[in-house]
Amino acid sequence: MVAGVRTGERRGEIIRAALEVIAERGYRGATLGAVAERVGLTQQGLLHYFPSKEALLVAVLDERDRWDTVPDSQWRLDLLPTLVDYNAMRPGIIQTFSALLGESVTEDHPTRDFFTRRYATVRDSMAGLLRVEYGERLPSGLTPERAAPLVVAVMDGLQYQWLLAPNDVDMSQAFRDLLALLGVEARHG
Amino acid sequence: MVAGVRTGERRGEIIRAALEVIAERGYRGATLGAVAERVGLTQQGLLHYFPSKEALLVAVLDERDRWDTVPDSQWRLDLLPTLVDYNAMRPGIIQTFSALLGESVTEDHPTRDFFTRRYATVRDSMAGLLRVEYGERLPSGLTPERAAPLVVAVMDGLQYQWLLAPNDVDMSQAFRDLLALLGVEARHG
DNA sequence: CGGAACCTACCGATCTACAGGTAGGTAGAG
DNA sequence: CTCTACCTACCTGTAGATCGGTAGGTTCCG
Repeated sequence: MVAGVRTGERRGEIIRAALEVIAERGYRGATLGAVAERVGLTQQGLLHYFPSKEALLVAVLDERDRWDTVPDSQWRLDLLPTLVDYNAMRPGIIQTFSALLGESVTEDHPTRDFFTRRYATVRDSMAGLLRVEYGERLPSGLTPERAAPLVVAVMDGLQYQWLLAPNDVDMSQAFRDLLALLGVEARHG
Repeated sequence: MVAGVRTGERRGEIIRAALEVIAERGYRGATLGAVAERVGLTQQGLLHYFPSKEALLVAVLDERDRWDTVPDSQWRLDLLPTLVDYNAMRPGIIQTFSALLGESVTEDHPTRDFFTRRYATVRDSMAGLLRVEYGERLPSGLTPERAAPLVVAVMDGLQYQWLLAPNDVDMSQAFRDLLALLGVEARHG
């Protein structure tokens, strides 16, 4: 099955195109035709690779999961601002997931479970990260469990403000401000 | 024009219904038929009151604007946690605007301008509020301008986490934690 | 080597559904 | 008689999905 390689590449292209289209239109607003066009296929051709729109979405989410599932052991607190800066250079990615997050709170949305699980684990690893570094109390006095949702909330909330007004909002600075408030100083390298 | 009164009431009902439907499906996912059904009309009956779907959306946003545009002079910092608590009791409203916010970052979305303006003014009044109370430096050392986006971000970010997992996230506590970090103590009544 | 059997990668035509919007009407209040 | 408040009927567009191809391999057998 030599064709398998090519198939994989093609699927990859399609997933990347889908990411773009979802960034521009959200999931509900994205059409298979638009995704197909971007990779030079017809809608039906695309459905050869993914049997349904939802299957394509799942593939997109899986890809993301693989991408940013870094083993906890490799994470370090002082890398967080770097992550924010890194994201700021890829508005497409942020926009895709901000759009999907917004949609995910609506009924029966296929991404709802994904985000619910995702946030649960993200809060957990964040709390774990903080605990490893500081123990039961951060310098600010908060427990890791109570700081974690704040850190996550700030990242998400800033993204929306930044997407709407990139020139008015300095994500990077604001995020480092929060870390400073928590007493979690980023020793920048 | 006595009928004007009834018309106004009807419009109000429709707007409330639209708010619900948007909460459940987002704007793109919401259909005029679903809104109409909720108030016992046909889709065309609804179009008698609002000439288009977008006109209805605008009405929803206007309503919201009127609702929570409180003169700055009446705002007080220690009311913020109350606002958060109050919102927590009305998941529908939060969900409507979280869904719309998510969609608003997509291309050509009719709510984009609304949210862009809204965040600009919200950040401004927040900064103003903090300045009135604390001057150029909050107890934590941050300037009002740098604290404002953080406060706003936390409110929004928490809402998403809370909508996805109401039992795992204590919006109210987390928000007060942030205020405490800023050195903005809420003197609760 | 020749060829039947089968697979991959598509495309065209078409079905179904539903959504937004229009046109034109009717019923009741004043 | 007119205005408001609707409704029925309908048009148009679009989106996801299915069906049935076709063109180009690959496999395996005799």
